[in-house]
Amino acid sequence: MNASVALRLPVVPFWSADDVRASLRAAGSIGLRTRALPAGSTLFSRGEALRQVFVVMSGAVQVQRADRAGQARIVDLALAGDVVGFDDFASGLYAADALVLRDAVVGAIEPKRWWRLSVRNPRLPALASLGAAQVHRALRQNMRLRLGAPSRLADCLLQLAEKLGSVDIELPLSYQDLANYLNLRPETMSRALHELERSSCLRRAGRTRLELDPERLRLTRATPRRRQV
Amino acid sequence: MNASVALRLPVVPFWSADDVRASLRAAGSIGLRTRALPAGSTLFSRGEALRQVFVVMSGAVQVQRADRAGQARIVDLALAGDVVGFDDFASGLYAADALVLRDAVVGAIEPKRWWRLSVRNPRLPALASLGAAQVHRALRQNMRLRLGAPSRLADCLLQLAEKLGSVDIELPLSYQDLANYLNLRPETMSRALHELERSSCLRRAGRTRLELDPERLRLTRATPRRRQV
DNA sequence: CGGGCCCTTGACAAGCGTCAAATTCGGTGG
DNA sequence: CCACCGAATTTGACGCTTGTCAAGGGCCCG
Repeated sequence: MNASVALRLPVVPFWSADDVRASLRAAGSIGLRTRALPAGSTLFSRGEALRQVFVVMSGAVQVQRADRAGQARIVDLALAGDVVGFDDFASGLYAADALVLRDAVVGAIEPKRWWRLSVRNPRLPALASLGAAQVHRALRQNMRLRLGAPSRLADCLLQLAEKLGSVDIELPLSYQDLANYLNLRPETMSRALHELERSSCLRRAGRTRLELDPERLRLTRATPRRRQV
Repeated sequence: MNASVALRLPVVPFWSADDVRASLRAAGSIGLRTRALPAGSTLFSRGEALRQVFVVMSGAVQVQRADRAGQARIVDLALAGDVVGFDDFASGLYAADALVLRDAVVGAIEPKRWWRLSVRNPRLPALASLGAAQVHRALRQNMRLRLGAPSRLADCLLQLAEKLGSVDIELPLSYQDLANYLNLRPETMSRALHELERSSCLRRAGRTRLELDPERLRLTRATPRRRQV
C-alpha cells in the first residue's frame, strides 16, 4: 500500500542533467584552482587524507572501489561537469581510487578555503550544492542498476550523449570496464551492444566509437526486459 | 586493465556507518528545529519547493519515486541518523515522496538559516557533511544492488541491525515494500528469506520481527550467488 | 462469516552468468 | 612492412538465478 502513493503523478524526465561547471562559470570561478591531469594519472587513492573535492571541467575520470571479495568495481564515471570525491568529505579519507581516463582538467576545491570564500561571495555555489550534484548521479546509477542489461546500457549511453553534447560519441573506457561499471559481464555487454545495434539504436563506427539514435535508445530503455521487434 | 589497479589493497569494512545525530548532539543541536510526525504522514512530496533538508532523529521514513514506466520505486529507507532530501537541494524542488513509516522525530534544516548559524558556530556540522552522509547511503545501496538476492537481503538486514543496535529487529515496512526497495519481486523476497532462515542466518519471530545472526549473515553476504551448505 | 491483502508455493520461462574457444585489434620486434 | 603476442571482444552451449503466472493459505477487519 505504501508503494502506490506516487502513481498518478505525470511522467516527466526523471533526473535533469546538472552541470556544475555552469554554476561555477556563473560565479566567475572565483578562487577555483584548476589542475591538468594526463590520462592514466591518479586523482586520489584510497586511504589518502581528503584535502579536496573535485569538479571535472573536461576529460573523464573513473572511480573504483574493491568490493567485499576484493574485486575492483567501477562505481562512478565522471565527465565534464561532474563532482567527484564528495562522498568522503565527512570521513576525511578517500575510500576509493580515482583514475583519469582521458586528459582532464579538474577544479580542486579545498572545503575550508571554499567555505571561507563563499562567506564573502554569496554567488559562489555552496559546497552543499556540489554535494547535491553528486547525490543525483549516485541516484541515477541506482535506478539504472534496476534495469535489464539492454536498458541499462541504453540509459548509460543516453547520459553520455547528453553530457558530451553529441549523438556521435567516443567511449572514454573499454567495453570491459563499461561492463564493470554497469555490473554486467563482458559477454553480456557484448550481447547487449549487438542487441542495440540490431534494433538500430546505434551504429558502431570504430572500436569505441558509436553513433547513437537517442529516440530509439529511449524506447529501448523504457522496454522492461523484452526485445523490440 | 584500468579495473585492476586497486586489487592489492587490504579488505576492510567497506562503508562505515555514519550517524549524523551524533555530530548534531556533539554540536549541542544549536538551532535545530525538530518535528514529530505520526506514521503514515508525509514528510514531503514530489514537486514541492524544497525548504528543508531532514535528519531523521528517530522512527523510519521511506523515499519513493516513479520510474519511467510510472511504477513507484522505493529508493531509500531512512532510519535514525540518516539524512533525507539532500539530493534535491540544488534543484530546489523535491523529486520524490517521503513517507513516514514509523512515528518519527525529524530535525528540519533550512539551508539558508543553517548556513548563517554555522558561520557563527563552527562546531555545527556543515550542510556539506550532511550531504556527504547521504551520498554514502546512496553508494551503499548501489553496491547492494550489485549482489544476488540473498546477499542483497543479508546486507540490508545487517545494516538495519547495525542502525537499530540490536540483532532482534522489527522491520519498519512490509516484505512487499522491502522487496521493492531491494529491487526484487515479492516471490523472490519470500524465497530469499526462507533461504536465510534455512541457513540459520535468521529466525522469524512474528510477521515482521526477525532475530538475526550477524556472523552468518556476513557469511551469506560474502557468498556470490551460491547457496551455503 | 466474508473480503481483501500479504505472504507462499510450484511450475515454467527468460535473462544473465559461466565456461571454453575462436576471432579481432593494437602494438611490438624483426 | 609483416609476423607475432597478448588483451579485448565475440560466439555458442549450458545452467543457475530471478521474474512471471497461477493458485492457495493465513490474518486482519469489517
